[in-house]
Amino acid sequence: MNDTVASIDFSAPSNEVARLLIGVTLLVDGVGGRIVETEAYDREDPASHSFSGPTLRNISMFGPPAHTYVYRSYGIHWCLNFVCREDGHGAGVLIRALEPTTGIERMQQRRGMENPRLLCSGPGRLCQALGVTREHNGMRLDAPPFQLLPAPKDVVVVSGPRIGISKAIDVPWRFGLAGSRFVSHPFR
DNA sequence: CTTAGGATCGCCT
DNA sequence: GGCGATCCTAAGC
Repeated sequence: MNDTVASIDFSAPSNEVARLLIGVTLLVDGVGGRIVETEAYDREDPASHSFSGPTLRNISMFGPPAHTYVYRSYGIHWCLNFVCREDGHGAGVLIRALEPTTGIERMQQRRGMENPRLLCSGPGRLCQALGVTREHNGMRLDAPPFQLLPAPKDVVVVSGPRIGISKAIDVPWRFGLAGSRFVSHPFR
């Protein structure tokens, strides 16, 4: 398959892909919004699930780029990643927050709340809002139910340390849309 | 605004 | 048995 989806080359390093994904619109079965927050993870990265090699859980990270890696977090939530680099490398980008734009009623139903600011502001929240589960693991991003629409040209991206990890906490591989109020935590 | 605890499961030592 | 790439609620400042 082509590694380029929504004008993004997923064979690039994860920190580049993570930055380029800001502003891209992500839809799952026609429901979603603009990506406003991402985090990059790589094989040579103590904070990454791929750091210690392939397991049953992370095997999708070692598959082809421009596919998904979906994992269960804290036994409760689902989290969505986009695989990048070459097939077998073990790099990915965690999708951390969306600005809801499409199918807001559906997302409100799934989340059991109204406030648009809280629908997709966090990796677990956005998977619940978009209905992403284990069944979406390993799927390609250039075919249904996934849909990626290119970002506008004028996006301004900010970066900082990643959230909720205990290793490599000083690596600035969290990226956000400048000024967005839909990020999961403010950037300083 | 910040902090703390509980829910709950798969992988690790 | 321990510990997360989390979230929610409650309580304190």
